[in-house]
Amino acid sequence: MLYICGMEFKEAKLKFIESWGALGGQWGINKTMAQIHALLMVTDESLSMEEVMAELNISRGNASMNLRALMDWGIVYKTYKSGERKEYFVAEKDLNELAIKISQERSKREIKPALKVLKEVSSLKNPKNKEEVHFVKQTTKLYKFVGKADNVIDKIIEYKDNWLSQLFTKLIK
Amino acid sequence: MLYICGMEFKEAKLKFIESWGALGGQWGINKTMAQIHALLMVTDESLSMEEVMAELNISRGNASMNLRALMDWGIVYKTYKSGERKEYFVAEKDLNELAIKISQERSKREIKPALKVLKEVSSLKNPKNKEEVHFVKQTTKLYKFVGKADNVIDKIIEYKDNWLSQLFTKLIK
DNA sequence: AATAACTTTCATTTATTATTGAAAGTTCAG
DNA sequence: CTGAACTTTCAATAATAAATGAAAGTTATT
Repeated sequence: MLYICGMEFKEAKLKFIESWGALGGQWGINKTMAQIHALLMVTDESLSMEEVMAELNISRGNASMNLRALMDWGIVYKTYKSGERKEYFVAEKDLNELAIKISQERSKREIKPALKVLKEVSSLKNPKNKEEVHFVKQTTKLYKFVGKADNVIDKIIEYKDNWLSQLFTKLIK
Repeated sequence: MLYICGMEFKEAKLKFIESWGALGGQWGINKTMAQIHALLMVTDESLSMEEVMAELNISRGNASMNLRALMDWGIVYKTYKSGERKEYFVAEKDLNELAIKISQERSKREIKPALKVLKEVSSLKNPKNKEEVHFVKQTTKLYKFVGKADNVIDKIIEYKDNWLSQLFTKLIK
């Protein structure tokens, strides 16, 4: 009985990690990175690199690089245990915070550069025929649309970063 | 002078197509698919497969498969010119419509299956220690969070699909 | 029913991206 | 300063995903 329960938990955990990894792949996030994140999300304790390697059957280099990437994204943190040299890792577990961090990073890395290009190409001067007029019109629309969407992200971040509203957020929780 | 202007347009168009393609890659959409879409977005006329192949320097098979994929996503349509056998393609150019279609497809293909997994794994019965309790707690939170986000998409679609609100949308435009 | 004008399929090839692991780098205790 | 404990880097390799193109499939016309 106990044995069966144990298996069920391990199965569930594995299933979650694998699905989350697959989902990551479909969203342009490296599979291992998503899996490490998934593992840390459902693990109460912080994990060492060794433990991550063992749980996911990955190499030291892979673990190191993807943990670094997750920290660059600001969704995984290092912790230390007193008297130990080893580094331990924990995931951001607040989902609102997680969503904001991810949006923020994607905005910075992908949307902002795309906006720059859209601005550039849409500012083509003196369109000289129907084809060029349509190009300018369409890229301008796109620039405005993407800009508006991105602005929403900025506004949310701004709101969150404001101490007063943070207090407010805490109060209404 | 005219020559230089022409170059500038071609450059801008190429730049747009390449950037859009790169962006697609980062969001888990095949580069060519994003490029074809970009090309059709900024082209006023509908294009034949031959024309798409020539503009993007891609093979017939590649063009065929990605045009099909874009049609499956509902963001590119076939049109016919009278007296011609050939198929021509146009992109959905309304950006609200485009955003909705993309959200809808991603929800159907990725979020809904992820929800199914989350529901399954979070329903682990009789968690027997701190570790298992945390797993259930965390996956349940995730299930609710993702579910809520997905629901927003559904609501928007529902709203759009309603003929009355469509009329309303048109009236306020 | 034969042909011409197209489009789709899919086994093979090519390009891209992720992973490994051993060597180099870092940090700290003694 | 040295060495042990640990992490990072990166050239080589493996795994995955995308692209090709020729053959098969489809459809309209005569």
